[in-house]
Amino acid sequence: MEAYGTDALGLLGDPTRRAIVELLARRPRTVGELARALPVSRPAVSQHLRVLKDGGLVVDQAAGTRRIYQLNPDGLVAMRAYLDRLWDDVLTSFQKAAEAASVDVEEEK
Amino acid sequence: MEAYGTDALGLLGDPTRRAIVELLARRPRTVGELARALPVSRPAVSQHLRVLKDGGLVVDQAAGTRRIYQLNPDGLVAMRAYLDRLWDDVLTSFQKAAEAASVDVEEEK
DNA sequence: GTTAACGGTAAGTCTAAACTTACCGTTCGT
DNA sequence: ACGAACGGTAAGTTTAGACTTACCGTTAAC
Repeated sequence: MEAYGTDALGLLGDPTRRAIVELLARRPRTVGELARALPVSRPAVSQHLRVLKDGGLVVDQAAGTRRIYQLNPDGLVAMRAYLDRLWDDVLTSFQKAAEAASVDVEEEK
Repeated sequence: MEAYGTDALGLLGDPTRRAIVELLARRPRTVGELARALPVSRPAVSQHLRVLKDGGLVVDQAAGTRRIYQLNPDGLVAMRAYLDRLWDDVLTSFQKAAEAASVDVEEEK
């Protein structure tokens, strides 16, 4: 099992995928709509959507001959959780550094 | 000028870079320390560090013949801001969808 | 039942970038 | 002053993956 938020973060590495996510954040769209809004072909969009879906960042539903994609809030939550974790580590790291520095000052006296 | 948080997010697309960031989150380290903790060569680490530095995610300082790298909190803040923005869009998107749905219900009567 | 719109998938190409080895400059210790 | 440790950079290789075209199945409209 791979940590969820970490590779979801990796999904946003590609600019086109970021653009898709940003478009879907504003409102759900069909594959064709996305393709028309982007400088790449429709199959390219389909492939990105599959990756995003596998990563848990989007969900889709059939609507006649079309397929409506929208962001999966859980995916965003997972990414934020990952960043929060990093943030926590950084804070405690800084705190330890500060404590060590003050110890040094004490010893200097 | 390119949006700050967005391409910082792109930097975490690479697994090795994510590992470096996670190691630096816990405590500052030298290049050699990072390389020893990772399955890639030291030059590879150097190259990743340059990318991370250009992206504003890490800062470094000379210490004798070594070079100490640590996370730049501003970088994390920027990434979180980006995610918060997406989150905001998703929320308003859902809200609009809910409103539209309730309007539909009204019209059904 | 036929046609058109929509979208997923397969196959192949091509480029970006992650990695290696080799080399060089700098700083410290002795 | 000399050697060793540390780390940045250049050059070259190789792989991942983003993209295209071509094709096929499905649904809906008429």
